[in-house]
Parts: sequence; structure tokens; C-alpha cells
Amino acid sequence: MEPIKIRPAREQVADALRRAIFTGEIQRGEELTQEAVAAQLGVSRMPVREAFLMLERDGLLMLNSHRKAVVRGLTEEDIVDHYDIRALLEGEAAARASVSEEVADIRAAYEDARSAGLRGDAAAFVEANQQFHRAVWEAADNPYLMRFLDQLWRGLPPHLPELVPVQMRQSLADHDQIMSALEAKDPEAARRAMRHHIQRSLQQFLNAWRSGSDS
Amino acid sequence: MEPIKIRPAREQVADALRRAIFTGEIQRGEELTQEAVAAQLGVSRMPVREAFLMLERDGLLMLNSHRKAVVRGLTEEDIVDHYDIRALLEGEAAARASVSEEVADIRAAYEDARSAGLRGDAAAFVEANQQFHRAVWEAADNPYLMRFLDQLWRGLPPHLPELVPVQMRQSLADHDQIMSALEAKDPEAARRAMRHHIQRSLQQFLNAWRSGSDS
DNA sequence: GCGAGAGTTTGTGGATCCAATATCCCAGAC
DNA sequence: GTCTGGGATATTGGATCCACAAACTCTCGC
Repeated sequence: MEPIKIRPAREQVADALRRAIFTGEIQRGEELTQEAVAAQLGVSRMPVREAFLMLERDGLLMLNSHRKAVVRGLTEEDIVDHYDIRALLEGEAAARASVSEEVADIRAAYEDARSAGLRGDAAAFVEANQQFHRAVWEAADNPYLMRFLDQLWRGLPPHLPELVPVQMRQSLADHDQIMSALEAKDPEAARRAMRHHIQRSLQQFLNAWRSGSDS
Repeated sequence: MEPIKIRPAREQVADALRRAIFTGEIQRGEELTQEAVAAQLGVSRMPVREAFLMLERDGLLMLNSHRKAVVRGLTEEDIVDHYDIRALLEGEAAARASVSEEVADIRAAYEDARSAGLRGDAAAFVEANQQFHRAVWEAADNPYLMRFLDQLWRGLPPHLPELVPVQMRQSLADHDQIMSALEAKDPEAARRAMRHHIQRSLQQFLNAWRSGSDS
């Protein structure tokens, strides 16, 4: 038996809200009261308050003293800005990872994503893909980099469900590029490959977003 | 009259704790209880709880369910990592700012810092210096970039008091370089100048740190 | 003397309660 | 008719209360 991590209520509330925002169940501009959310989720206001503070940090809510919380949601511009910074940071992470001792760990995650992709298991792929990226940051071994990337990933839906199948093929091809740059211990090639991967994902995301969000 | 921003108790508590950590009044590894901090600051536990969550995000505290909060403080390695990422992000900000419309705003902040430096007003310089950097991020106009840089600046003491006088001369010279790259609208020169500025600051900071923290 | 286990203490996480402030609505004056 | 002011209402911020989890200690068995 390994020690399990216990998740406080505030995090579960935050997760629930994030999901609701990402799926569009809660719309941009909508106003939330602690009371209403608490009632709907069946908890007291306390964990909701704390969750609101977390979501504010992640840029999903706007809070003002004694005012209701306003859902910031995401504009197309936000998404572009998000991916821009992600490309910068993950590119740096890849460059650092390429000269680290932990390339083997990355390869393991790479293989997982690859096999999930080849057998067409979308859910497993989404999970493994995240592990692959995370393995890169871990190898880069800079707590600030890791913290910011974590925040970024929490700030956008990991994958729009409708585009996962399309994305898998392309992502796997990109991963090949990244992986070989890493194993060649070539920092700049790794940075380029990662940046390219992310910028390409942005295009896919935007296409899906544009067709999905004309509601 | 412009709308003034009201600061909730949690933020003031967080500020007080940050200061205490930066000055060394609270040492690395020390354990804090909500109760004790609340009593000392004369508030209830509630704002302290929320402040703890903020400081955890800034990397200054480690929280575990049902455990006391542990002060993470800063190792020398943390500081290097911190400046590394700051150089990356501020470099990017400078590159973007150089092609923005707001270079004039940056120059205003630059002049403020310069005049404070020339008349040797350390306090004013620290403030104006921060304004200068902030003006650059604002011009870069990417909310994520801004958010992360804000977090970084909150995570380290803005300036070790003893080195401000030394730092002023050098910083002003660096600022000249940055400013002219910005006004030449040369993104890569601006990035280089900013990176150089920050990496040089790191060296000064480390020297002061090493001599200051052998307690 | 030392380790295991129960009981005690301490401290957090979550619920509820109270205070303070912002918004809303309506009445009255000009 | 519109604007101003006051009171009612809604909602958050802060304080207190309670339950549960972790640490600590003391005792008992060996």
C-alpha cells in the first residue's frame, strides 16, 4: 500500500468548476455566488471561497471585494496568448531536458502515449500525452518552470474531445521529432521541435474552438 | 478621482508574512500555525488560512493536509532557477514590447528610475525600477506573461537593501541598453539586453546573499 | 530498557454565524 | 419626468464553532 494523496474539498470544487467552464456549462460573463455553487455541489461556502481564489489565480474568474465572481472564460486572444507562453516555456523545458539525465523517463512516457495512440484509445492518449509533457518538465528540473506550466495546463481544457482523434496522429509524429532531438542531446533542436509541436496544436485547437463556440 | 483598490485582509497578511520571510525574521524550515500567526497579527485564523494558500502558490510555504505549514524559504539553487526563468520571460516581454505602441510609456518609467538613481534616492529607485520592468510587461500585452512575472517578483525580496547603492549604477547602465534597443524596435537586441540585465543582477544578488546568509 | 498501542493534545479542514458593504428599488422633491 | 436619498436585500469577508486527522505521550508488556 502506497500513501495516497488526499485531495481537500477546495480542490475538488475547483476541478468541478473548471470542468463546467471548459464544457461551456458555465458561460463567459456569467456571475457566480458562493452560496449557489455551494448548494449545487452539496458543500458549505467555505471550500467554494477557497476554490474561487484558486480559479482567480488561474485566470478563470474575476473577483472583487463584496461583488459576485465573474467568469472570465476564454477569448480567442487568450488562447493564442496562452499557447505562445506555453511554447516559450515548454521549449525551454525541452532544451534543458535534452541535457539532463532523465531522458529515459521521457522515453517511457513517450512509448505509453505512442501505444495508446496506435490502438486508438483516446482517453489513455490524453492521459499519456500529459505524462509525456510532464516528464519533460521534470527533467528540466526547475521548480518555477514546472509551476508555471502546471498553471497553464490547468487554465485550458486539456483537449477538446472532438479533436482528439485527429490530434493523435499529428501529435505522435511531433513527439517523434521531439524525442529524437532529446536523445541526440541537442538543446536547440529540442526547443524547436517542442515549439513547433505546440504551435501546431494551437492551430488545431483554434479551428475546433471556432466551430465549437459559435453558440 | 480614480477607483481605489481595496485590499482584503488576506493580502495584507500575506504581505506581512512575505516580508517576515524575506527579512529572515521567519527562518527556512520553521513551522507556522494559523493560530499563532493570527494571534500575532491580531486577526482571526480565516484570513491567515487564505494567505497561507497564496504563499504556497508563490512557493514560499509548503502545506500538507492537517499538518503545520513549513516555510520553504529559498536555497541558493532556487534563486538561480528563479532568475533563469525571469530572464526567459522578461526577455520575451522586452522583445514583444519593442514592437508595441507603448514604448513611450516605458521611457517615462525609465526616466523616473534614472532621476531617482542620479539623485541617489534608493527607496524611490527601487520603486521606479519595478515600474520600469512592469511597463515592459504591460507593453508586451500578454496576460499570462504578466501574471507569471508578477508571481516571480513576489517570490523574491525585490532588492536586498545593502546592495541597492551598488546596483543602481549598474542597473541604470543596463536600462540604457534596453531602452535604446526598444526604441530601435529591435526585438532580439531588446531580448538580449534584458536577459543580460537580469543575469547580471543575479550575480550581484548571489554575492550579497552568500555574505548575508551565513547565519 | 525498548517497542507497541491507547488516550490525549494540537491543529487543520469544513460548517455556521455575524458584520460590513454593495446593489436594488421605491418614494419624494424639484 | 428625472434625479436623489434612504431603506431593504443580497452577498461577501471575517469570526467562531465543531469534527476529524495527525502528533505526542504515557503506560504496559516483554
